[in-house]
Amino acid sequence: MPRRRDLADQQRRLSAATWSVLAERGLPGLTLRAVAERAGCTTGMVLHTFADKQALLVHARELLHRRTGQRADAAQADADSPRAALRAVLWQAASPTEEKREEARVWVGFLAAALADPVLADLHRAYNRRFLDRIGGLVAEVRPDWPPAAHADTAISLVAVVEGLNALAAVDPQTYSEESQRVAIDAALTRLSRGSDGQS
Amino acid sequence: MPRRRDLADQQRRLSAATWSVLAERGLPGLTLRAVAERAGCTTGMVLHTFADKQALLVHARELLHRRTGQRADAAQADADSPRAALRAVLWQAASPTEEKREEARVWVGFLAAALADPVLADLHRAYNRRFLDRIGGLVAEVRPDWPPAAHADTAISLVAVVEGLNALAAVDPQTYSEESQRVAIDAALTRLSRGSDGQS
DNA sequence: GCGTTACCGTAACGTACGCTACGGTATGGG
DNA sequence: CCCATACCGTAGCGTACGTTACGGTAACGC
Repeated sequence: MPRRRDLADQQRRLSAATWSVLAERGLPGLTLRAVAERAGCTTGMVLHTFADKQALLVHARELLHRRTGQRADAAQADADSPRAALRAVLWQAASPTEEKREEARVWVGFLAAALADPVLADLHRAYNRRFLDRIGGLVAEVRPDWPPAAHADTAISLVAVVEGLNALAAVDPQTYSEESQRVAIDAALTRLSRGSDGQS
Repeated sequence: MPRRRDLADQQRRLSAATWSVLAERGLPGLTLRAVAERAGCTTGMVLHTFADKQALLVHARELLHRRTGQRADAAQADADSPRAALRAVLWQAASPTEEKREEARVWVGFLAAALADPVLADLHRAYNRRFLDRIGGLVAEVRPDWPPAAHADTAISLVAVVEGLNALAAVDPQTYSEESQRVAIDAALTRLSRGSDGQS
């Protein structure tokens, strides 16, 4: 048996390359040739690792989700109160640093791709709903006195703020600066601090 | 002098076609051939009306801004109080109906295109900052007691919520339903109702 | 060390893109 | 009524895409 390869490692390398190209050249610049060049191999190897371009995209999308999910797990675990956990998870999901802004550009790219690709759209919905559930669960921990519907509504508000900041900061990091994002997230969280019933 | 044409009308038609294709097939499906087919003409006519594809995109982008701007003007004018005006402007900028959701898909498409095209990026920033200024001005009318920095910060929060809802509803209109968007926007506005100093 | 075989680089295929050049066509002025 | 000309449809250019087929190559069992 000759020449065995580490398939998982190749997939990881190529996903990283996909990511890098997507962040740098945008969706139209994401070609198999560009990915191969970035990964230091040829298109032949790319298509021996993934069946076609869509499979590569799907894998890269999953990688993005895993990465943000793990960061969220870590932020959540490090916090010493539900309120701090919620704040930390939202904060790490926003895009203050350049690295996160790159992730935000990739996210926007996949969002746009999902508009025309049913498979990517399904993935996006699934991952985003999981994020919603995570936030909703944390809201429930912070305000167990609220009804479940209020938890869900608040989660939607918070996720909308965070993803809105991400999308806007991806194109205009100057206006949507780190400080602005912090203020916006904190403002969205103040609603949880008061004696509200969570319904408006 | 033979055969005069209505240039402005052609530009309008082609921008509408661009828009329609972008909403339906996404950014990768936006080709000159597709636009020409949708407009009922040929690529020759398209490139006699616009110098190149980018000029077409820029015109379509301007159209999107004008359209949303006019709707915002109307919403603002119809309201009988600053608070109602702010609410109406935010609400019309969100995407509850199918027509608005199409606009949201187009907006996401242009956002993604802006990531790779400096000209479209400049347009996006300019238009978004104008929207920010509009919202900031309305916030100032609602809470003249707040410092200007609080007006700007609040505007960023509100715009982030609205555009976040737009982006998310473009792919998952079921989760980010009309009702959910209404609740989220109202929740973001409650901050303006209380005796806050606007700083957190 | 050698044959076998999985692996992947090379090259090219077909397609579709943005764009251009040219010739037919319709329409205004005389 | 007809000529002149602005207009635009047709056809095709060059390029780059995704994908494929094949042959060379390197590594493991024996």
